[in-house]
Amino acid sequence: MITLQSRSIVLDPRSGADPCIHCDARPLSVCNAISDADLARLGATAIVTEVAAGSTFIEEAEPAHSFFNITRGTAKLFKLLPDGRRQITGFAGVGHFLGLAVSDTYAFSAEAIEPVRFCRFPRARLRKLLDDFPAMEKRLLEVAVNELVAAQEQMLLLGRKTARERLASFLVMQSKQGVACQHRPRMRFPLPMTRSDIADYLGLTIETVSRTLTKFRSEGLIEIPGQSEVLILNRRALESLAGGLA
Amino acid sequence: MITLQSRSIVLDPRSGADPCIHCDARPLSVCNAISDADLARLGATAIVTEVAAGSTFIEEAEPAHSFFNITRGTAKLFKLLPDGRRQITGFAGVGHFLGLAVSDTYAFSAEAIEPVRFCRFPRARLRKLLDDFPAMEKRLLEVAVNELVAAQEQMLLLGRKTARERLASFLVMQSKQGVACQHRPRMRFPLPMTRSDIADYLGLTIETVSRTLTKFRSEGLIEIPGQSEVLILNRRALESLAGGLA
DNA sequence: CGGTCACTTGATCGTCTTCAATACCAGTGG
DNA sequence: CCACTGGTATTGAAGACGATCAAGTGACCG
Repeated sequence: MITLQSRSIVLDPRSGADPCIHCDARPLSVCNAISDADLARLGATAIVTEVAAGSTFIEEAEPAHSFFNITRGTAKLFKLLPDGRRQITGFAGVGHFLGLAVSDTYAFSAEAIEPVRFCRFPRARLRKLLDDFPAMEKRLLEVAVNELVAAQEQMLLLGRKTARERLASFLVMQSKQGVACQHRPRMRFPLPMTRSDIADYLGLTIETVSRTLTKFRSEGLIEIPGQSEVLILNRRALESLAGGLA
Repeated sequence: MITLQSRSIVLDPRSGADPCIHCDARPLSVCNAISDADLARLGATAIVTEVAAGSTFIEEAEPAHSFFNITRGTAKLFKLLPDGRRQITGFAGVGHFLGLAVSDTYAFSAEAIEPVRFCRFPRARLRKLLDDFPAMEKRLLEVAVNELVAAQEQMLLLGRKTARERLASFLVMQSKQGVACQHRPRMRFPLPMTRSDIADYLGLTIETVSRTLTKFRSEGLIEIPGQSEVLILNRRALESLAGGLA
């Protein structure tokens, strides 16, 4: 059974058995803090939903009724100024947990950049779930701290790095995206976001992003087979640029 | 008894009764998650230390052996690039909890900008303490989420706001510093940090900070009685500037 | 006093932005 | 098959904001 709800599709969990036990995202997400035995309860709390690319499923300043756990696709998280200036604070991929809010409103908006599927947890019910599974709360703290560290790194980038350094940092970061720790970073990888998204993430303009990438190509640092794909040719150079050397 | 240890002074808890029960910082910190009865154990875990202004008591990339809870003074938290460029990621005042780290090393450095007193908790012992007091862990998650929200706001500032907007945001923020929620923000308040610190916090240079403050003064938005004191004359104008309007 | 340090102010410079034109690419329908 | 369209990316020229370089002021302190 499939239900249409505004522009999003809610997938009925009854269509399968416990939806969590075979979830692709579990090993990457907070849900792996819960044992197989207890997983059914988690599954009962989750509302699995799928939204199209371009759909905004979290709106800044709206009441924060739910938490989200992304199980497929990528979303961009951003804040806006009244005149439309936008800062993308991060990209949320598979396993990413969204919606941690202090006050009762979301601190940012989230928009799918590809088709996105997520588990939605009503706030109150997750609250109760966390009380019963302290391991999950511990995991959540870990996640929050991780994000905090990433945010500080991004502040360094936005406040003190040059355009070249920002792009280099971004490429190095993307090459490691979704790659398990022990694996080597990929040399060839997709960029699911547009130039405009990259610009708003790095605090630059589309033109500067485009020019800088072109420059990297002409310097033999990267290759750009398709507009949303990158091949790194000289990783060492990119990494030292990203780190602020030269 | 007072012990000298490198450039820091360790205050012996035995000098008083339980040091936590009368701690000025408690109502502002994570420690208020613990009941009076259990407070003694917290006190036994804490090592109260005092450091002078200018002393760096957390060094980025060093092994993260301890957590810190500031009970007096203010510290700046920052990251450096190899060539010395610096980004201050925040100022930590009374009640602020420091040292949450994912990996086993600190993600930033911390330097006292005034004499600072803090409680230091050895990592392993706090770990155990948290297992026994889940309320404190919950509180820690809250704190982390709060910081995350602040960090995202700062990314917006660093990535998309003009120098004027950054300074206005900074002044508005400082006017609310350490003021309880229901109280009105102060119109007159101190700036414990130097222009250089402000610059490194806002991603600007000292000169731009100085010029912009002078401009605000000439526009009748603020007054600067002493170099580390500010008086807000036109809060509305500052706030709308901070929000990106005009 | 001379010295240091933090801040202010002025003049010039450069990086990135802005404005504008062009190229590219996928999808659609004649 | 090809022209048309809308969105996205690239490239060029001019401009602005903030950085850099440099000099001057004021406070504090030995």
